[in-house]
Amino acid sequence: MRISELSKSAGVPVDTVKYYLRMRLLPEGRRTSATQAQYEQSHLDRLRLIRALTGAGGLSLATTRSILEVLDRRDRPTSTHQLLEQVDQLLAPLGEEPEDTTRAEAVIADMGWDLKITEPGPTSRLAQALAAIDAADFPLDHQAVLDYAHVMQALADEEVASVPDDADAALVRYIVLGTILIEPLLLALRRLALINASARRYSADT
Amino acid sequence: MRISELSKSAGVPVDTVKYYLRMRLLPEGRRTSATQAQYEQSHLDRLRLIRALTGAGGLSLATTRSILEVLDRRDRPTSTHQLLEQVDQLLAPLGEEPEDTTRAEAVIADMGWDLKITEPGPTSRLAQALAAIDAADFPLDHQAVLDYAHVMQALADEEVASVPDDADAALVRYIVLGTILIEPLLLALRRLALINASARRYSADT
DNA sequence: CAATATTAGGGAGTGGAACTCTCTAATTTC
DNA sequence: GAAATTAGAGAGTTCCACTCCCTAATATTG
Repeated sequence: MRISELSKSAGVPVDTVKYYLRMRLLPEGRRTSATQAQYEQSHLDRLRLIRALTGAGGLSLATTRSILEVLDRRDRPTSTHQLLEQVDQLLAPLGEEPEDTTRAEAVIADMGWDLKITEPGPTSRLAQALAAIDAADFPLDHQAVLDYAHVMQALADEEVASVPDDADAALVRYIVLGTILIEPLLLALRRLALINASARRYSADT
Repeated sequence: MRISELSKSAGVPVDTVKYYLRMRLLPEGRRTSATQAQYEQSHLDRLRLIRALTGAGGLSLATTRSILEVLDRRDRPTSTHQLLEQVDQLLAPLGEEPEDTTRAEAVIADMGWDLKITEPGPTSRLAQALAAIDAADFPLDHQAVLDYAHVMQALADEEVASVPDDADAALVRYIVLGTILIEPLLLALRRLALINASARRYSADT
């Protein structure tokens, strides 16, 4: 297909598509002449993926490109675990000051998590979340954090268990996108569940 | 305290504090002369809260201001439920096109959620998350979404149950901040839990 | 009291992100 | 043969969150 069709199918302006091409988010089309190129279904899929990651996923174009590169890599990572850590590092918001991670580490220790981690990203994200809760003077004790952690652990266990066994490109895709795109889903569901729960309590009150 | 102390205590540049004052995110200090004002502990608390919401919370300054206004309102909302919906609306990413919400509504119906909702925000957020998963061609069937929803429901039930009963300003604060600041915590924990779960599976594999 | 530092207030400038516009030369399509 | 489309690339735009800079007034320090 030509660029205008690609644009129309994905609902993305032609200029934006060209911009993505320039930014190397989209691979070039197959040139048919000096001013013409052909785009395939794969381009459309990629374009939709870019919009999903930058839209609901909330990623920047730069981060999106890194993620796409991971998806495109021909050499498979040695383990799911390694891949996850890598993705997490890419998604880490390159923190300013190396904040205090003692509380985050305490949570990890109390959960008995053996992360075999080399990168600071995941732990520092937790530290930042805890620091924000603290700075806002929101009352949340250690036990409450552990309660949340247990819920997430149960969820993660199921998610990892549900990952298919055949370690091919589809697996990498599954893990990377599952990490990123499930997040907005979880948050949206939590918001609705909160509203529902409070509606019930409200009705009970009246 | 003077502005420089406020700035130092919160770790925020003086110019930024002034900017927040101009943007009406921070209330003015008590003027002592034409070029001097006194700031209280309440200003420091507010400043820390702003940084928590814009930092880990990921809110824009505009959204942050709206949230602060909700916290400052003197008239209490008639219900927790109403407050949550209001907050959710503020946090909604003013969607472009009114996307297809049939799937989102199906999820809500299957969960038996009776939301008594007037604003589209919460539902449309879910619709967007589902649309992104779809656009990325990520395999996630209806049942899987419901599984996630059940987990979030259990979580939300506990959260709502843990909300103190006395409906005063502290309650509003608790609910609003709990909605926003727990989100990054949950995501951070999920990432760690995923890494841990996959590390265990990896060890088991080898 | 004199020198130095700080501040309120506000205009203007900055830097990054993600486009969006415009132009040219070369095709395609009608 | 006229009108439309395109690749490629520079430049301009919009928004955001600061950051810089300036003045006149005040506070602090030696």
